[in-house]
Amino acid sequence: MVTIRLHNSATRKKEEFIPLDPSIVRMYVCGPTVYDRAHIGNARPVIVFDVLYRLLCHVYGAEHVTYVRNFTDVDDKINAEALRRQAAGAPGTLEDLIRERTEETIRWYHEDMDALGALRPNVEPRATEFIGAMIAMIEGLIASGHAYAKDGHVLFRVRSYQNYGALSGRSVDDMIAGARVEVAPFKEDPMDFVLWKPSDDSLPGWDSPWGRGRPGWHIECSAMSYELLGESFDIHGGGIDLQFPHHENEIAQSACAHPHGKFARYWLHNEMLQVEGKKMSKSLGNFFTVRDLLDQGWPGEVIRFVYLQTHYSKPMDWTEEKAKAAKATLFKWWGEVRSIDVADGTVSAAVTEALADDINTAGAIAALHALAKQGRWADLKASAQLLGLLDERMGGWALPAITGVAAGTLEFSGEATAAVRDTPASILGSRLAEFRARKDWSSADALKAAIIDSGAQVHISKTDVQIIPGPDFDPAKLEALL
RNA sequence: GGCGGGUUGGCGGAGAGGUUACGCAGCGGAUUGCAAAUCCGUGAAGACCGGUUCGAUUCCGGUACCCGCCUCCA
Repeated sequence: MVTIRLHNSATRKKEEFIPLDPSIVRMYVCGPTVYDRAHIGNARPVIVFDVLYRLLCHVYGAEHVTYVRNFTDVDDKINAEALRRQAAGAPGTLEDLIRERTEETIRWYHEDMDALGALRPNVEPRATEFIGAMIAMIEGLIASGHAYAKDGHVLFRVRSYQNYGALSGRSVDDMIAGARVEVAPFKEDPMDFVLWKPSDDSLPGWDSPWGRGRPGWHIECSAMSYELLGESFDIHGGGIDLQFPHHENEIAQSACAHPHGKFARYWLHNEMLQVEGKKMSKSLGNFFTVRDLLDQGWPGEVIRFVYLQTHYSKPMDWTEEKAKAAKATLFKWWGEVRSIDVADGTVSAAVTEALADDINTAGAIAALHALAKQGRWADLKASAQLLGLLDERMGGWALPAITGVAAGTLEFSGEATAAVRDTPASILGSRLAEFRARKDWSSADALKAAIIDSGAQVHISKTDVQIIPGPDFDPAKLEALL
């Protein structure tokens, strides 16, 4: 069996991955707050942990892996959006509007992440479905002295958990010294964080022992991972920005609520994404959603490839230049593997080993290049699919450009069949061949340049002329030359 | 201010204490009327300053710069 090694944020070391129970490998990843379209930064953990999920399935068997990723559908940003819609005259109760908004956003999220080739997790729990579990956990924390109720709030007593700060390498005292936060009057200690907060009539709320209210942000992941994966599970993933305070608080809650459990054993954090070398932000005008990129014509597979070129532990820069290069590479590979049956190939050990070495996707891609260089197309296809690439379900973008020009072969010197003789490519190819035969070089060059301008490649050999669409082929431009 | 991460050739981007990463671009050659196609080959690196070592881009320390978190944020 392949040995998987993962960099564990909790120990700051690369460790051999040994599941608690190899018959059920369990992974939890923090999912989105569903208030708006996912931006391209949100896509990074999705893609990173999708590759890890695929690797785990490959190694342990898909039926032996449980991957949970939550939807946070209780949040003030969601409430704010619903209130905005209500104020704008949208019909229905606030609850209806919230439900509408979260349903819509989840649908978008699925569409967009599907387009990036991310497999759906086995379970996608919604926070609102686990309110009871959260309340039960909070009650337990109060009973054991790790939490206290005050003014309709329930707070976690950070000082009651000795290891607080271990994950993110902080000490409570240092944080207080450097804190820039105003301390709420209901807190015993400035670092205490909210488990439950009161809701007024204008906000969604649930009945609880502390009055009508709603959960704090961190408790949902502790409650849902416990309900779905148990008090000890294998991998917990998310963006590095969640390391503190979110994951730190999750650990504190879970460790105190289930003192016999280990909670998550391997913590993985992906680094952030930048755009053209700068932090993505609305004010810089470099803020994109995944949908924006898809609508701009970037195939999901190309976006995915760009992400996989950078190791998850390093900051990744989204640039158009990278996307262009990725598109060209994939297009080239598609041209070779399109008609190949993936069942004829085997996943290259070099690819598996790269992925098993802390999800080294860039290394895996290098191994794919090696397969391509050796012309091992079936192996390339099989190996690439472990990365979620060169899969027919994503490859549509590379196909229409070819089939849109000619349904069959694009070669036409010698004996073109009637079926291909009349395609734009064959007509133009024949014309070019004629110019060449006549040694009318200026006409030939002009035609060739025009064909190339349409995004096609012109292959001239001794025996024939071929016009082959390239990654940016525009059929309309080619047809305009007729 | 506190904590964490990064800095590799023209660009992107890995691994490994000592032997070619890889891709794109470039350059040279083959082929070609020509080449943007195809094939073959090839130069080029590791922020800066110290230390450890027979030997460091790879380990350790410091400096500079960049990024993130500490406040909703993947």
